[in-house]
Amino acid sequence: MKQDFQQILRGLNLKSTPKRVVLLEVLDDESVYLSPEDIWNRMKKRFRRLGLPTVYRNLEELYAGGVISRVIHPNRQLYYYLCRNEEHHHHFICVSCRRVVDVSFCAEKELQDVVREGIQGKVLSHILQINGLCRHCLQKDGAVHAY
Amino acid sequence: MKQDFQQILRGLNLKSTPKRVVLLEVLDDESVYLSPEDIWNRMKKRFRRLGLPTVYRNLEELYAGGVISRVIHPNRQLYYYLCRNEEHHHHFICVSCRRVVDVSFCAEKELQDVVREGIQGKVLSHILQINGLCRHCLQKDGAVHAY
DNA sequence: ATATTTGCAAAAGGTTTGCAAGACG
DNA sequence: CGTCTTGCAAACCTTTTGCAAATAT
Repeated sequence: MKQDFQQILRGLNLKSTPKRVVLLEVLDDESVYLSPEDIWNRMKKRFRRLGLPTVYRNLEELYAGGVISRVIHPNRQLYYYLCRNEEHHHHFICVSCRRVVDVSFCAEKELQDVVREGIQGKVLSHILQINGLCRHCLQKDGAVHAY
Repeated sequence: MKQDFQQILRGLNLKSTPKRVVLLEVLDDESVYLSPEDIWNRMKKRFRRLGLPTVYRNLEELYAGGVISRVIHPNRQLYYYLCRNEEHHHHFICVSCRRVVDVSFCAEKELQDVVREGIQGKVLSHILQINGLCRHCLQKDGAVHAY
């Protein structure tokens, strides 16, 4: 496992430092999106000195390398998540517990058609995100902050 | 037209001030998403004194009232747009000129199915945004910054 | 040995807040 | 008139940057 992370890092031409490995371990331990500060707090339990900029820099590099994905919350914060799924997919996000579930459904073909025919433009990317309540949070009673 | 805006404002229990009306006029004049600062600059041509916080406060109120929509750009900035379309729809956004085109295609039913059957959760909302190049920008030659 | 990575402090940049003065109904 | 709105200045908060010291290969 730590082995895997080292290989991932080398594959991106990044040196395998303890901080980077632990960052990936922290993300691997969670199935919810984490903010950079969440990640920093979890990592600080394992390092006496750790700067928040280090977390940001590494998140950016891993994101650029396609190892992790991120979403922008309406509150303008970025949240990061470790991709376990190699294929193109989208996300269901529980607005209560922030749990993420990969969704393989994708309307890419239809979108291409709409844009080619109606707009006569070109699709570069698309965002599809489902916000809702997961099974677990549906069972707990109501109080969910508005989204 | 100005009449309309005054009615809209009253409908939201907001007083009809010149600043608010002009804010709506500015949005009505554009078919691209505008940043709060874009809006501020356009509005400043018509008022000697105008604070940026006023623009933010009014955008927030109009957004909360459902009169305008907004998107979060990958650069983390918020952009605002005047909804002319009452029905549920999504957006095609040209990443070069920021032009917005309403897209009526929606995979809502499929998403509901996926979530009900696979995740056993509940859909509260969904985001579908197509990023691409509009016909006009496709014709201009290449230099489009990466998205 | 050398290039990369990190910590720290400070800056940046967009957005929000507090409050007194002003405008709407 | 009382309440809502605005301007200004300052605060906020997340993210970025500069640079010297530390670390990986």
